[in-house]
Amino acid sequence: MNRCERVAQNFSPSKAREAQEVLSRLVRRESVKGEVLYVGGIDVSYRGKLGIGVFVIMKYPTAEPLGCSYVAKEACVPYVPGLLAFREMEVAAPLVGAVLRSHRIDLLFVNGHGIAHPRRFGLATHVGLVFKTRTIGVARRRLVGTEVREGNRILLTHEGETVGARLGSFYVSPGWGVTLEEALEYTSTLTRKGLPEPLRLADRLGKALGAEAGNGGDCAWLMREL
DNA sequence: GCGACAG
DNA sequence: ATCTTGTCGC
Repeated sequence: MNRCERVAQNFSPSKAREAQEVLSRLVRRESVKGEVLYVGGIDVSYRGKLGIGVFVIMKYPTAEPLGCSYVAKEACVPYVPGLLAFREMEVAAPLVGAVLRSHRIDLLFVNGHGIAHPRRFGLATHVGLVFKTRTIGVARRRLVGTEVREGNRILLTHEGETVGARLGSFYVSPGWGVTLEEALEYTSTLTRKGLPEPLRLADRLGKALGAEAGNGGDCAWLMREL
């Protein structure tokens, strides 16, 4: 049995859920103040067992692309609904940590739910708490909750709590340090077509990089071609 | 037991 | 998410 198989064997969904319940009490729901000039977008795509994490940096609110870096490594933790963060963090955490240490990022868009999660601790919230950075969760599909129309918007309600909202073809939920209102404002401002720009670009770059098979590094060169 | 189920 | 051929529609 190789290292990756051992990691998979060791992964305990029940313990991971317990961890989420403990950590979710530490999440900052109130808004963190501070001007937003630089935003990031993080996305992980897969090619077989290889996970490709991409981090893009953009100017806010123009969505001008400023930088890109990526990592590629075997994804060992299996995907379990509600535990996506444990799978993606294995690939993306080192990348996010490295970029946040060397660049100013005021707000980070994450491909996955924030508090719109069974234990209010989706991927975006997990990333925000670990790195103490404002995050917004954006997901194409719903994990929990029911849609409730309220005026001109569609809210996502779960167990009596408003945990997010639908914006066009995707769902938005607060990750860490932002309110739902702020999340919707920042997200709609950066949305041109489909997903918000930081995630749309990270998504396309990940797929393009998948055909390259590099180990990681700077991808600004490729970014300039898309 | 059955259906739902981010990426 | 990814695998994966042909096929339906604008």
